[in-house]
Amino acid sequence: MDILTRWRRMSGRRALWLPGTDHAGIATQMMVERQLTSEGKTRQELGREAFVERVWEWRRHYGGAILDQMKRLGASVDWQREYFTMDENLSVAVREAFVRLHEQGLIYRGAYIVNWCPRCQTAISDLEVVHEDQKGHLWEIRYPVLGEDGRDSGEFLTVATTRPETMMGDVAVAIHPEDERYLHLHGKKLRLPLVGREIPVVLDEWVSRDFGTGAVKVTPAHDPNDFALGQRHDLPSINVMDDTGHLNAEGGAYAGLDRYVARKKIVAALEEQGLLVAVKDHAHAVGLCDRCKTVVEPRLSTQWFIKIQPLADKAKQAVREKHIRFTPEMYEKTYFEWMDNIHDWCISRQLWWGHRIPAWHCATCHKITVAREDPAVCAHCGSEKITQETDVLDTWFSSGLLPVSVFGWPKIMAENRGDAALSDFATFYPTSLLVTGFDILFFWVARMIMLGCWFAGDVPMPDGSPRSLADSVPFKEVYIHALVRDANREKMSKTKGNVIDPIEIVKQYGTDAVRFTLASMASPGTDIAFNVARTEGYRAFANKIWNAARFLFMNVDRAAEIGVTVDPAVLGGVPAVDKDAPLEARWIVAELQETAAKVNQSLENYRYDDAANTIYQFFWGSFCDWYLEIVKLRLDFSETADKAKTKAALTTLVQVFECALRLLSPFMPFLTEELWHAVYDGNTPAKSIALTRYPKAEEAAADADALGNMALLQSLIVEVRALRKEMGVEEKATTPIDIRIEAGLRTVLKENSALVERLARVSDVRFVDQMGAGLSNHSTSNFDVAVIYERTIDVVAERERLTRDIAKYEKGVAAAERQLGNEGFLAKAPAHVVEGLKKQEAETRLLLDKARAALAALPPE
RNA sequence: GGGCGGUUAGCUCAGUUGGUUAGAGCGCCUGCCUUACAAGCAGGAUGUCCGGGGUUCGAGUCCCUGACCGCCCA
Repeated sequence: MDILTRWRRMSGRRALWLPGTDHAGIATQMMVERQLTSEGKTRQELGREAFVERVWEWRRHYGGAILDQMKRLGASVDWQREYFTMDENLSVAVREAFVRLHEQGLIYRGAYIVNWCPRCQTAISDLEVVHEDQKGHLWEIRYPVLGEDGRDSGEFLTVATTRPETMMGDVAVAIHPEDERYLHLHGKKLRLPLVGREIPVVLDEWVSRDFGTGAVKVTPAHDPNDFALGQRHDLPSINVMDDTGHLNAEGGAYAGLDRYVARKKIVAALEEQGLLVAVKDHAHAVGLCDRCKTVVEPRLSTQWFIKIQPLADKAKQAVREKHIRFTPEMYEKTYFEWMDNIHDWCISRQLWWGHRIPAWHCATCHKITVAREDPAVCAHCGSEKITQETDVLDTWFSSGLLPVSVFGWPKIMAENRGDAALSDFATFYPTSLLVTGFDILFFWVARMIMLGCWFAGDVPMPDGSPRSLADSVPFKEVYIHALVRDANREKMSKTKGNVIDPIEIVKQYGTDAVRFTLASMASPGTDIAFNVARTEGYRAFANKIWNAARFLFMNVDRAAEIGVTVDPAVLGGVPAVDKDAPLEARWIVAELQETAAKVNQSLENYRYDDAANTIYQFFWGSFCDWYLEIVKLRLDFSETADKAKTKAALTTLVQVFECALRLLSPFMPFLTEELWHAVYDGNTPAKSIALTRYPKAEEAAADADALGNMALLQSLIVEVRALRKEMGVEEKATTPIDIRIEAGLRTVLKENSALVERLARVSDVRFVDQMGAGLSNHSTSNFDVAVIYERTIDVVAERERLTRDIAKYEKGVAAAERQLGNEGFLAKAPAHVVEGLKKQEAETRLLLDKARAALAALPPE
């Protein structure tokens, strides 16, 4: 995210980055409650007001932790726009949104089955329930069938259940309408064991005949499916549990017992009465509270809901019509999958920390008043006996509004155009990009899209025209980034103790190395297995750049001594050199151009890994390993030096380095900042490197000649180095080389022989027409080269190498021949592919011939 | 149960609309304290592209199928 922001900002865009944060209702309340528990207090003792004050205190203390981490990582966030979902202005937005949805008939209140966390003592949404496969049991229980006379007929219907403790709330037993086994029982009554209540046998398609016994007990107050079934058959609901997961008065003899204790006792009682037929092992998914991992109790309770379908339809349309694009694209499927199966959103939470629902209950007429301003009387009967709803809103309701609320909604609705708040909205909405993790795709992203499209649509465009859906979306693109895992790909968790504290790693390796690690591993669609070995490597990279800078500054100082300086005015752009400049200058400038082009392209496509690797390759591979070594030749500070040439070389060196620093800056802001200031010796053209222009490639600067000629020299140098190694030439010794090369390429070599001599430790480059017999030589398609050295060749090793090469070339030639002999290939493959292959085949054949000849020429052992 | 990914060098991963003999970093082996850098320099080795079948002149890439791993949803 920060890399993108810095890059866009440097590329001349007006860049605003707002980090997404919220007040984390359940989690925060849980932390503070935990604190209270350790003090031997409860929130109930404290009272709502004091408790909320306590949470604010906690928030002041710990709330900034993540933002502090971001600062430490060098995040270039707009800190002036820091917000908090519980702040006044954002709370106004939350309230406005609630009231509007209520006015539009999209918020309703009612008794439905919700996910209830007995520990948090609040309802939670479907999304806040995590499922875990657990080994449980399937209990088969006999329910006595009653005869016409209302007495036990002696027959039984055996039901299967995973939750015997809820049987106190059973109101029926359901069977499949085509299940021959039980059909004769339809219309009869059963006697609920332990309770004695008479319950009917009902038919319902939903019942699965294969599951358990095919007969299922119906407990509408404690199971969503049963609840739906109960509605279809007009059955009552009997809630048998209280807020804390203990059986209530409906539990009869088991009242007051925890649900699991009750389960044991009930099973024992059934067994005693001979009603327990079997206990089978059964693996099933158990719903846990996402926050505290307590088993969720599906429970009938009165809650506030959003009728989500109209919002979802709009949100789906926005993505379908490509007003919002996902990267990686795959997540679009996930998004639709969820949106297509969406359920109404339970937005009320029985918490104290959060936005209290703006609804007032009237004690007189029992109606509800929903209002923007706190009302004094009931809107329906005028009674003063009204009290505010105690529930608060789901945290995600307020964070889902962020894209509109941070830019001034709903205030902008009431004010005139041209006002500051409106211009914020006008300038930044829709935002260009949301960067986030897939784990909150539904929680947050989907809800921002739904709420954003819904509410922004009512805000006119700056020119007063109505806003289209394309302009209502909260962001145009969603980039789903990788999740950082530990080195073993395990998700980090405090319980596992494998959490990597970014600050610790930063302390050890430096912010820049950590940033670069994350960037280089961030290929879309894959999680990052964070491995410090990698970070270690990038610390070395930072160090490498540091040392290159030292070299550069050292030379700048030495140049100054003889009166050669670099004019700072030539810095700040993308360097260019004359056609008659030395080869390495033309080459490094061309390389830099290519690098800039590729980095920009990669960032455009969210390929941080490609971008990072490209810069790494340039800085280390091209700039340090080749260019710096060659430029040493040109930096002549002696009395006799051609000062103009020295100055030209020094200028290019500094120009390229300065430009490369800007290229690297979004990835390594700290190191580049410091070195950039040093390059200008304090007289920088801007306050920070972050405010300079990002290098952009210019096509005119492409220099194919320089690239080609340099590649030739590089391959020659590499071959000579390898030969020296094979022959055991001492590192420090210089040797002459014999080289056979076509006349056209000789010039390049002649002009740059100094370069070859230095980098390959060659004392003399000798051109020959025929390679000397008995000389160990290396061949490429362009030249043959031999190192002249008196030491005898290692015939065994040489034979081995040549044999290996021959095998490789033979394989290559055979493969090429096979292809070229194929008429279909020649007829159908594009010309450039055929040509390329022919050329390659010829080259390989040449190398093969050379290798065979060399092998034959080897003296016997 | 429904859906979505993945399987490429010892490790972590790239590999574009199918196109020439599959790449990078780290690690590994060998030799070097060469005046920017031993957190370095130079050289070197390394692949059943998960298995099977198909389409094609041509498959790591497309299709079918099997195995294994992971994730999401119920």
